[in-house]
Amino acid sequence: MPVAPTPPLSPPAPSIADRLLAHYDAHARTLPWRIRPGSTQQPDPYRVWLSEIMLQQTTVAAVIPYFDTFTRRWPTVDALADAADADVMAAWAGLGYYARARNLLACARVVAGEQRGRFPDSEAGLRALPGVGAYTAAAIAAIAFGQRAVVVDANVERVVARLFAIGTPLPAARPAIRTAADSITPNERAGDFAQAMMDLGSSLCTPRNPQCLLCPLRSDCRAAQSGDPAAYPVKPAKGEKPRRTGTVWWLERDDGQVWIEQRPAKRMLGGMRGLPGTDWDSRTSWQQTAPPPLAGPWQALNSPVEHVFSHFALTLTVERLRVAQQSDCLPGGDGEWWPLASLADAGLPGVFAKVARLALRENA
DNA sequence: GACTCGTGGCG
DNA sequence: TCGCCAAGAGT
Repeated sequence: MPVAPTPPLSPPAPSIADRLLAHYDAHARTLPWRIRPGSTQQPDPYRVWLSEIMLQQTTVAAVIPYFDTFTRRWPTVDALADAADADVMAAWAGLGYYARARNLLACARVVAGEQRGRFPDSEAGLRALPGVGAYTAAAIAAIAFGQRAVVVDANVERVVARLFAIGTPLPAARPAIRTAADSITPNERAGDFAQAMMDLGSSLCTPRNPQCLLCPLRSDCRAAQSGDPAAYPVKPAKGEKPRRTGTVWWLERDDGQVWIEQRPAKRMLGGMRGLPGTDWDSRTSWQQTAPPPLAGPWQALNSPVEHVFSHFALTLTVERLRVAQQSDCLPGGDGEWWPLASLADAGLPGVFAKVARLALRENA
């Protein structure tokens, strides 16, 4: 029986991952925590972990100086585990979402203690650490340990929703998005693939005005073909931000020190230093909730402080009182006198730093 | 699932 | 100017 000549095999068409990785090899950003794509060098799990925690809901530009400071001051997870809580919290000040800093320390101490300084190399092991959720566990497993993991953050969510034109509104679309992301995740170079997806989402496949003409996945993208890629993913309508009000007490001593309080460990700005004040609420006034730390002729500053948090807007009235160093009265509460000259070292969260700037400006 | 939890940049 | 948004996790 004559055998028909085998037709020459055409090479398989490049997959989505192939095209994306080729684009990444040519265009990857240089970042302090990133190993050059294709390098034989192994990433340091400590630096990958630290960067991923800092990058949660936080832009690359905001993270870079903090990452540099942390890694210079605490080069290893053991060094970080040995640090004093107050030092780490103060170093985190300004970066926001302070529960991350508390969990960062708790995680470092688990790894340094129970794991002898080694991070778990499995997604499940990582997921059990404080502050490490589904996204971060997958990202570390892929980037630091080269394991195949389905890494889905807001960038990937957007890219995948567009590639597959998933029209279900978030968050109901998440299972379908995850399945679709799984279907295009390669077995090799999973870490580079994850970072390539996130780079694509932050540079070309942006929430508004995506640059489809420059996108390596344009020919695969059903949203681009639909003509309105920015319509994906479909987001739920947002409610209005409530407004809250409160009072802050700027208690200044005539030798140039201000009364700073230590906030309780949980809840908003927990574990950070702050200025004394009332609760922030729309219903109550400070007369009912909390007295000032000292009785005296408190005087309101001319302008209030406005600050917008993730889930409410705040208007703070700043009341000022100057007392003599020798004053018999001591403020109540868990706090300390802090020199105005080195107030920047106190590590105040943004809202209190704003109050301090106003109080010092109106001092002049 | 729905809330809570910061901050800075950008269109 | 101002709402939207960012490499989410914990409760």
